[in-house]
Order: sequence, then structure tokens, then C-alpha cells
Amino acid sequence: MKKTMSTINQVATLAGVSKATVSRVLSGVTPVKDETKSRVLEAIKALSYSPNQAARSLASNKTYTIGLVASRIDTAYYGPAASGVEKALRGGDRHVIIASGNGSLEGERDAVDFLIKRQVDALVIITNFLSEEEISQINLRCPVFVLNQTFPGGEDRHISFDNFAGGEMATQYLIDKGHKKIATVTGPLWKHDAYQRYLGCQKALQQADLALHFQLEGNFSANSGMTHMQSILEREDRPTAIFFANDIMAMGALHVCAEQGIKVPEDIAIIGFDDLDMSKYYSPSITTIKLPLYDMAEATAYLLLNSVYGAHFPLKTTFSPELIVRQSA
Amino acid sequence: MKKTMSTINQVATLAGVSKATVSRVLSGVTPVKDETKSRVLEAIKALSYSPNQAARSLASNKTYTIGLVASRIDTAYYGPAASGVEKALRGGDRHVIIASGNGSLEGERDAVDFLIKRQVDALVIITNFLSEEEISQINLRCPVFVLNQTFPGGEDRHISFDNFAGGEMATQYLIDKGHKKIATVTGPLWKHDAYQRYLGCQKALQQADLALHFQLEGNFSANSGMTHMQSILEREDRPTAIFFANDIMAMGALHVCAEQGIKVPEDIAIIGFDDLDMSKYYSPSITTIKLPLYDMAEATAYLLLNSVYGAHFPLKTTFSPELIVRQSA
DNA sequence: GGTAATTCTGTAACCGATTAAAATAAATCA
DNA sequence: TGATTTATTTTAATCGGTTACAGAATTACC
Repeated sequence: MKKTMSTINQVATLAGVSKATVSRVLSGVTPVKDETKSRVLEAIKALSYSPNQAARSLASNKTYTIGLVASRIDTAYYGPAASGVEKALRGGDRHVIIASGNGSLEGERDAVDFLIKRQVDALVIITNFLSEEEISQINLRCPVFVLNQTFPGGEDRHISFDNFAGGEMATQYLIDKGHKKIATVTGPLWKHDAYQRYLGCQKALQQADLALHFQLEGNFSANSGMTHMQSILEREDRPTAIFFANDIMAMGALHVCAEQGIKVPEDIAIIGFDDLDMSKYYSPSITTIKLPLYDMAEATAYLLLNSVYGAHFPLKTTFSPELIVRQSA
Repeated sequence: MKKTMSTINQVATLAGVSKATVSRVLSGVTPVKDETKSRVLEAIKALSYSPNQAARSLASNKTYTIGLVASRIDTAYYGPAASGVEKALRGGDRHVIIASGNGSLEGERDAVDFLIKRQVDALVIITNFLSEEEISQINLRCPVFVLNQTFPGGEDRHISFDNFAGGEMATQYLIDKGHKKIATVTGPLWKHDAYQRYLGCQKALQQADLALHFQLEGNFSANSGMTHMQSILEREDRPTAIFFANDIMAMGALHVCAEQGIKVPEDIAIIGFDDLDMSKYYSPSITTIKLPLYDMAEATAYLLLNSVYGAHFPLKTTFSPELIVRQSA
């Protein structure tokens, strides 16, 4: 490969100890006399030694590698999640192999298989297609961690977010603004987060004695936002406000509005969900519910380090939605 | 870790051969008698064997792992690049460890060190801060591949894109639209791509016997687009068209325009560069020059597989810009 | 001071592959 | 058919760590 790296044997020789001792100094589990330890550390520094991962994995039967399956990694939603996981795990001196599902169920399955074959110590799955049951099955093969969802058997393997409260909050805001005819474009309702946001929406309306103007089921993509907005504008009885279950669909919708000369929020108010990075630069900027994905991803990684490797990072396991008021509603 | 996986020894026993033979069947370099080979393959299937990566790495002194350093992975620009690299390498049965630079020079350096310590076989660097000289240095420690740039000593290690032609194309389009007062907000001019785009812009103006109205140096961020747009609007002598060196800055600028009631393209035309996914959903949708990042990233990965592992993927090493006309100009 | 308990360190067996070198089997040729 | 060549397979060393076990050095205690 490249210039030969120094090995544990060289360190041992230089420090005048056996390689077992060096290994102990490194791992820190068995006690080593202070004087010996510092001699070893010096040798390590002198040789700028760093242990060979392959050898270490082979001997310990751990890969120190975590697999991250993301439905895609090239979108505004998954990027921060991947980023948060990566940062935290690198801090814990583990590394992350990312495998993208390339936006399909088959792709996600391939990614999972690939990573398990690579013998990762654990998986972080941020999926768009895998069902909870399937995740449960995967979890039997390799410990799985998820964020913003759950799966049977993974009760202590997830970081949760109160999507219900978020849906309620978004809708309540529209109600507070005086809207009576509120519609919602949800995500795929078989998905936990999408469904909870929808239920939260209903709850808020009910409490205000309002009826949901109507509901459409989208798929979280910009295209789906466009299509649905299009069809909404063709209706006789337009809503005065729409709650889109994520910002991406809201972006698609805003685009359609702009094209058709519909003023937002004057003609129709639009609220999104997620608070993507780009949402604030949109015109109009998007009023939304913040889902702190990056922080949640970080927390997931810490949870994983604690649970799989016996680390002791302090944990925050539940995150709450936050209303971000901007121009679109 | 998990249920014990089958080993090469088990396969060998089941097939009635030595493990060396199994290894050969797998690697395919030394010939194996057909009859033996099929017996081995059967055994492999029966045990659903897949080789232990750690053992393989240790013995062969290769990790079959590529490190991907991206300045960030949570933005619209780097996402597709990371995705393209990942997909191609996974197809080549290698895996990718991603390390994000978290948007700083220090971070990028850390990421590089981390990956080299992990003994990756090669690095793909998509940087925002590392200088060509520094990349050159890194290349001495571990083979480096880059896209949309070069570095001394890396002449056959990059996939190139004609940024000059792109800058010219963008500017020419504005000229063709009849604009006389054309300004540009460039990227950091020490960066090769930013500088080339700028030169291309100048060339086009020169050929049309026009003077550049003025030039400002941005840093490719949305914020920088906003700030510069702000200052442009405060000028006495506003340009009628602006060429932003990337879409992200253009987005920031559009946001400012919308806030200030400036009509795009009527009052000021804006053209971007990159053609990010989101650019078409903006209002107005962004006229831009397409930089096929995903494809280029894929090509980079193939180049790497050929060069580092002796694969023979067909290669496309140069990509060309393409004008995407939308609403903003 | 002697023995037991405790702390520290070394020995050596693994982990599961790759790969040179040696051994064997099969094919070719006179 | 026996000697050569050539094709195939096995043997065994090796990669660089971890870790159970045993031995040595210290410390504690009577």
C-alpha cells in the first residue's frame, strides 16, 4: 500500500516490553504500572504508531465500524442526519460506512445486506421504505438503531421525536392565524412520523371545533408537493391554509403557487415541517416546525456507542418540535 | 458480535479442498480446475459464506476501503458527489468511509488524518479549504483523487470539468439576452473552479466588447449571496444582470430580491452555476450552468478503481457544462 | 521475615484470510 | 512407457493485533 507503518512489535521492542503490555496500555482495561506505561507511550509517539485496524478487528471480532443506511444521501433531509451520525461516531473513534439506498426499497435492502456482509458492529438506519417489521428482522442479524421512528424489539434503540405534537403545533398556528379552511398534505401514512403528524393535525382542529378541509397523501418529495398543489388549485373550494408534512413538499407547492400567480401567504398560507437548511432562503421563506435532525442523529450515535461499546455518553433520547415562523404562513 | 459466520476453513472442509484453493476460487487469479471450482462454489453457497474483511485486509495489506473527505455532507452540493462515489465503489465491492470536514479547514485536516490512520487504500477529496499544495502533500501519504480540481502530481487523478467554458456560457447567455451591465459574484478566487468561471466570464464580455460592470468575491454560501445582493441593491448604478458563481449564492440573492420587492428577471436577471436539485423548484426557478457532479463523482470512483485496484472500467474523464434555462434569467 | 494477596508482565494460542514454495496430478512428447 | 512439462492443489508461513493463562514482582499482613 504505502510506506510501512510501525507495528505493535516495534513499539514493544523499543519500550522493552512485550506486545501484550503495549496492547494493554492502549486498551486501558488491565492495569499497567505507571512507569511502564509512560515508557510505552513514549515509544508509541516516537514511532507515531497507530494500531492496524484489520489486525485489531480480526483478533477482537469487532470491526469498530458502523454502517449507516440512508435512503438517499444527496438530499437536504438525509444529509444532516448522516452528518450528525458521522461526527459523533468519529469522535468516539469509530468509523462510519455509508451506504445509500438510492431512493428505492430494493436499494435500501441491498445497502443493508452489503453492510452486514462487511460485518459492521451495528447499523443506523434512516429509511424511507423499510417497514418496521423488516427492520425488526434486520435487527436479529445486527443491532439496529433508528431515529424518528421505532420498530418492534427496538424500544431502547431509537431517538424519538414528538411528531404528534409537531403536527398539532403546526395546525394550531394556522388556526391561531384565523384560518378555518385548513387542508393537509401528509406523508405516506403507513410511516409512523407521517401518521403522527397527521393525527396531531386532526387533534388541533378538533379542539378548535373545526373540520379538516381535506387531506391528501403525498410521498415527501418535491414532485409530490407540486402535483398535489396543482390539484388543490383546481378545486372549487380552496383551503386558505395548507399544512404540508415536510418542507420539501412545501417547496414544490410554493413553486407551483409562484408559477400560477398565487400569493403566499395572502391567498393561501403554507406551513411545512422539518426546517431544512434551505427553507429560510426560499421566497417566501417557509414557516415550519423544526425537527432537529442533526442533533438527533448525534444522539443516536451516542446511544449506539453506549449500548454497543459500553461507552458512557450522556444522553438525550427525546426531542421536541419547535415552531419557526417565517413568511409563508 | 453476532451469530458466528462461516469461515474459509469450513468451506474448504465441506468442499474437500484446502483453504488455499477456496481463496483462489474467490480471487480468480490462479486457475482452478472447473470441477473443483464448482464444488467450492457450492460449498460457499451452502454455508452462505462471505470472507472476513479483517482477515483479508490483514493478509493482503489492503483495506478495500476508500476514504471520502467532503467539506460537508449536509449540503446540496456535496450530497450528490458523496452519493456518486459511494454508489460506484459499492458496485466495485469496495466500501466508503465518509468523513466530513464540518465546514472548516481544521475539520478537513482532521478528516484526512482520521482516514489515513484507518489505512484506507485511497482518498477521494472534495474540499472547500485545502489548498492544492496541501493536497499534494497528502497524496504522498495516500493516493488522492479529486473532482473538479487538480493538484501538483495528481495529473491522472482527477475528473475535470470545463469551468472556464461554463463561465463563458453563462455570461454569453446574459449578453445574448441583451444585457450590457453585467456583474459577477465569484467564489473564492484562489480556488481553481471559481477562478476559471471568472475568467470565462471576462472572456465572454471581452468578445462582446463589453466591460464587466463589477466583480465581488463571495464564498459560495447562501449567506454570502445574501450579503452581496444586499450591497448590490444599495449601489447607485445597478447591473441589469448578475452571474453568481454557484446556485447557493444565487438562492441567497433571490431571497433578498424577493424581500426587497425586486423582480427577477425583470429588474435584475440572475444566473447561477451547478444546477442543484433544488434550483428548479425555486421561485423564480434558477437559470444556471449544469455541473454534473453525480456523474463526475461516479467517474472519479471508476478512475480510482482502475488505478488503485487494477480494474478496467470505461472512463469519461472530462465533463462539459450545459446551459439550463429557467426563469431567473 | 515469611506467606498470602495483589498487581503487573510475559508467553503463546488464536482470529481468518493470502500467497510463496513445495508437492502432486495430469498432459505431452519421444 | 518413461521422462518432461504443465496444470492444479496443498503446505505452511505470515499479516498485527487480543486475551486467557501463568509466572514474576510488589505489597499487605501477622
